Amino acid sequence: MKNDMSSSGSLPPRGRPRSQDADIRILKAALSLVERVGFKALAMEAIAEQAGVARTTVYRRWPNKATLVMDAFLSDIGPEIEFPKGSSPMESLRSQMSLLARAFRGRRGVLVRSLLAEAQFDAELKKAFLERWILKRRATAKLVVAEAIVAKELAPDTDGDVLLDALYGGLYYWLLIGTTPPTEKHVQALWNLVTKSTS
Amino acid sequence: MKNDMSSSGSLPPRGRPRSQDADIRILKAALSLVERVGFKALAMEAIAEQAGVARTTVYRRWPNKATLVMDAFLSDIGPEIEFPKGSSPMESLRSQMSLLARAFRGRRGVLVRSLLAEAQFDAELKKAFLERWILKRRATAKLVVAEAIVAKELAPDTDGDVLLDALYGGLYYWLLIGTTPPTEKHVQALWNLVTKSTS
Amino acid sequence: MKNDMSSSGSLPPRGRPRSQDADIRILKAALSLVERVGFKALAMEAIAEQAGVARTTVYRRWPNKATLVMDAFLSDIGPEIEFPKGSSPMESLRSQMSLLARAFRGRRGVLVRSLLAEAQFDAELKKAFLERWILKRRATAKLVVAEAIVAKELAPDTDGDVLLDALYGGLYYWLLIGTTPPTEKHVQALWNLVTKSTS
Amino acid sequence: MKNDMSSSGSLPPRGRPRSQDADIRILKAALSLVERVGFKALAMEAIAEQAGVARTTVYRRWPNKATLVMDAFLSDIGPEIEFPKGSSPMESLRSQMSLLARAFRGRRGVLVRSLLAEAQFDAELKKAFLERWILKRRATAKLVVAEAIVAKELAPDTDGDVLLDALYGGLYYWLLIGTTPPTEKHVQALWNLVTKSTS
DNA sequence: GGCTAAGCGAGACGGTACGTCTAGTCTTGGG
DNA sequence: CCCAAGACTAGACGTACCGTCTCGCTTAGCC
Repeated sequence: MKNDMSSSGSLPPRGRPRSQDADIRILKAALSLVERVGFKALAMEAIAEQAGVARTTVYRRWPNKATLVMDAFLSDIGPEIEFPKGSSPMESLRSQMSLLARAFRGRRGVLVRSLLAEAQFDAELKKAFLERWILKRRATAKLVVAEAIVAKELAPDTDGDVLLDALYGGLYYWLLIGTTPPTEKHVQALWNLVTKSTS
Repeated sequence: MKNDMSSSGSLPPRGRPRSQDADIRILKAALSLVERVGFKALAMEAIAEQAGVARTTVYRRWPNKATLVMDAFLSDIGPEIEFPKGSSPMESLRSQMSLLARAFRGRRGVLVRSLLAEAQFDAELKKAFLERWILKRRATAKLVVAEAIVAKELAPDTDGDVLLDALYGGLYYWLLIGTTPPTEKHVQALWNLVTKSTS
Repeated sequence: MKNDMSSSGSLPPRGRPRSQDADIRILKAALSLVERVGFKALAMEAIAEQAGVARTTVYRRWPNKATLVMDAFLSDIGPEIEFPKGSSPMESLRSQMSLLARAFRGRRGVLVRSLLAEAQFDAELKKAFLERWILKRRATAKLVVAEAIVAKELAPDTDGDVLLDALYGGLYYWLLIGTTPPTEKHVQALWNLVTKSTS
Repeated sequence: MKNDMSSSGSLPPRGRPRSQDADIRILKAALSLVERVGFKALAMEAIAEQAGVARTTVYRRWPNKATLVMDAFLSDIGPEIEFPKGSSPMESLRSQMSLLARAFRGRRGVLVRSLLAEAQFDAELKKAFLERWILKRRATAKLVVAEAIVAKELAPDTDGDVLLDALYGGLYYWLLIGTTPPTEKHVQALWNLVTKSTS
């Protein structure tokens, strides 16, 4: 998460305002570089240079590489992984998983893997990753599960969290450990196995 | 995997033999340090020093930090996560998951997380992690699943890989993302959900 | 020398006038800081802060650290090093050297040393130091020397510049190189040696 | 003064020995750069680059810019400022002053000025400058003065230190403050003035 | 009272050098 | 051929100042 010195909701901004343009250019540079050279080889220097910005400007806004890439990732990934308004709750859930898997297959896969990996070494980043990425989606997912129960698509005693752990856990497991990205077929098989019982 | 320059099984060793003691001391040092300061802050220099060994001696045996820690990890984790000869195949599977979760709760959790994380940035390590850790266990697990099918504990069309992805995927997911290590209760809930259908 | 944008003596001042108070506060801050931390570690930022003034306000008035400290020094050192109206020209000269040495022993020593040192790296400062400090005093000194010649205290062919170089050169030499500040005794010995011949 | 870890006079050297060649290349680079760009603009980075050496190698041997340049200076200045075996002690002294003035007129002038200036901000450098440059020469100079007294060229009560302060002080004064380097004529005049009396 | 101009506090900005750190390699002497 | 020691190249790191700039606001003289 970006440095944001503004003490909540009050006093007018003082001093020269930060260039919004720089923000965008830095995020773009970070994104393109992390995709090209990977997270490890990504140097702050290189980001600054590509963004046409002084190194200090980057450090003024983000305390480290990880949070910068995190922001870049979130600013990049858009509504393509939203829960589609499907015919039924379960259908919506299933197709969101497919969308996520598709995103993982693309350049976003590298980003998620990098961030999740880096988060293992950085408590703050882990928190950010959890709250800003995982939990945000899970909140919606649990609503969908609740709807599914109401619609009798799921057994009334279904534990949403556990169900989602099995489904998404399997997906992330593949992302991190598999030799190939998760295909649509994988998602299908996983979905079938896990939901067979709960219907 | 350790460097082993000896061309397979032929000519007798020349020159001074490598100190076996050094190996042990290096692995121990690596282990204790990675637990103390974490993988990122772990410096080869520090390992060598704590092992009372020159840096070159470490590099002569392991090409880099990751494979060294990998070896240290594997040398440390013993039969405590073997599949127990239980009353039934499914029972054996279930209790192995519990053992694994327990290991994750201890200091081994940090190691697995570190290695899996680092593997995202290092193709060779990823391969090593997959082959020497994940697949080794999965091979056995799939045999157990096959036995379970024979014993009619599982439906005959059960796909072992998918089943194990759901089970272990859920577990690793928790390890990496959860704010607390996976408890026995989690394992139970996950097991129940996933196996309810397949019986 | 301070920035003074006002084109000589004409058009009335426009806009908000500069705070005179700020000037004083800045000079004071510079003085106290340079004595505390030395010239090298003296940051414009710190001066501004201690003066309770924005950094731009400092830069609006002085182009750089050196000239600011130069002004601070000159504003600080007062009539205590003026040529005393003594009983005779030579006596006046001698006692002024003593006064200067005494000033060098105090906090002014650090300032002169810093400025003279910095001047070696900065042509403009060197010029300023020469004109505003050295030559100002030397002009008077040469008049005194002339009087001394008239009074037959000095040989008629005495070269004032060379005489003063020997006297003040010896003093500055001590200031810069000596391990202790120049004592009254030093000044005496130097004076005696140099003037013995010229009488 | 260079870093020299060797504990006095014992144990054989361990580890890879430092490249003597690097020493030479670094000193040469420092010298040529300081003459080209001046002390202030002289960057360690640039020295390392020009010497074809890693930056760490420079820092391993010299703790900072000043001591490095000090060593470069001393390694550069050779016997050209030795006291010449002249016809008489006073003659020897006089001509050494001329030699020194000549050196000051050349590229060495910049170096001495830079070092003496920097020494005002750095106690260690000041000590080094004093001991390794000033005092070394003064020791010899005082011997010469003593000889001169024996030879009745100087009054028997002459204080060598004060005499040398007046002579060399005047010279350094010119070097630091003058707008032109000290000419032979200056040296002559100074010499005549100071020594007229003491004969 | 509104207009113009400059001062002012605050802080962003481009830039540059710093000195440190770690990785992984190389070069000694000695076993 | 191993080992300890430590020099070496390479390169990123995060920090510290510098001197400039860009805001919104204030303080003056002038029409």
